[in-house]
Amino acid sequence: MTEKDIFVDYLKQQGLKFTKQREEILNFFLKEEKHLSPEEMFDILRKKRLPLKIGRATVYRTLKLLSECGLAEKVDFGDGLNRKVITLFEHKFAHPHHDHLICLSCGKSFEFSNPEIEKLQENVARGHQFKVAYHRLKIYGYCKKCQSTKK
Amino acid sequence: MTEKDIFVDYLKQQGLKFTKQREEILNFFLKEEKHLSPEEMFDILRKKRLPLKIGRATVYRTLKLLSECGLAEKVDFGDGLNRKVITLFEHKFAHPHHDHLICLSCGKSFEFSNPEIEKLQENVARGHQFKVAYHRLKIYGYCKKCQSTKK
DNA sequence: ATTGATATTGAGATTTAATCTCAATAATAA
DNA sequence: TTATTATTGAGATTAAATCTCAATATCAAT
Ligand SMILES: [Mn+2]
Ligand SMILES: [Mn+2]
Ligand SMILES: [Zn+2]
Ligand SMILES: [Zn+2]
Repeated sequence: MTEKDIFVDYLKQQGLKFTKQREEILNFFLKEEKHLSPEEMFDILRKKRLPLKIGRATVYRTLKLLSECGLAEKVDFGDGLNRKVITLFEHKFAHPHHDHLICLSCGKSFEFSNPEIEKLQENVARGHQFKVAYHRLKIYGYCKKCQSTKK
Repeated sequence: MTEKDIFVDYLKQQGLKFTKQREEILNFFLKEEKHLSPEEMFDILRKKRLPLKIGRATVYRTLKLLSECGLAEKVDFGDGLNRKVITLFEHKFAHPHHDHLICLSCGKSFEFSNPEIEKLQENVARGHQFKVAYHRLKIYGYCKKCQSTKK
C-alpha cells in the first residue's frame, strides 16, 4: 500500500478524480523531505515549467486532500504573537506523531515526542469530560546554535 | 500596584504617553471577563459612541502594549486546520499560566494547568539544549455539552 | 499657562495567506 | 464515443492585521 495507492483509493472512495495535477503535487510533496509551505510549493512547481500548468488554488486544494487521506498534516509554525502565519505541511504517512520546539531566532523547528506528556494530556481531557481529536504542543525559544551565536 | 499603575509605569519607562484612548481601552479590557478579539473590542468601543473616537489601529496598538507590559496575553484559538484565525486576548495580571482545551463544535475553550506536563516540557527542552521562552499547548476536540448534543 | 519637541491618532490604503468564482477543460464510466 | 460530473487556473475576493501620514494630543520645561 503505497502513498499513491492511498491517495488514489481515497479519491475513488470520495467520487473524485485522479488528475495529472494531483499526481504531480503528490509526487512533489513526497519527494521533498523538509517542510514546505503551500506558497513555496506553488512557486517551485511553477518554476519547473512543466508541460503541465498548476495553479495556486490547485496546490491548496490538493494539500487539503492529502491531509484528509492521512498523507499530510498541516502545522502552523508562526510564533502566535506576530501577524505572520507560517503554514507548513508535514509528511504523516509512516511518520509517527510528534510536537515541535520552534526557534524564535532562526525559525528552525525540532521534533520531539514524549509519551508521558501525551498520557497526561489524556488525563487532563478526561478530567474535563472532553473528547480529544488532536493536539498541538509548541515550545518556542532559542535553539542551541542561536544561543551560542549570541545575538 | 494596580493594573493601571503597571501600564502607566510601562509607558513612562518607554517614553510613551498615557492617552485618553489608551486609558479607555485598558479599562474596557480589564472590565471584560471573557476573552475578546481585537475586532470585537473595536466594534464595541465604537458602538459606545463616546465623546472619544477610537480607531482600529489604536485598539491593536494598545493591545500590543498591554501584552508587552504583562497585562494581556495574545492567544490564537483557531483550530490550526482551517483558514480562520481567532485571536483573543486574555488577562495575564494575577492570572496564572494555563493552557486550553478547545471545542471544535461550539468554539468554547476550557482552561487547565498541569505542572507535571510543564515539568516534562522543560526536560524535553533541556534534552535539545533549547532555551524556552514560552509554550502553547492546545487540545482540540469536543466538550461535554457538544458530545451529548449528538449532532 | 505657554511653549515646543515628540508621541499619538484615525481614516483609509495595504499586506498576505487563503479561498472563492466560473467558464473552459479533463476524467471517468457507460 | 458520449454524457456526466469533477477539475482547473486566472483573477477576484476575503479578512485580520498592519502601515501611512497629516493633523492632533501629551507632557516636561519654562
Ligand atoms: Mn515536524
Ligand atoms: Mn484562557
Ligand atoms: Zn535557532
Ligand atoms: Zn463544545
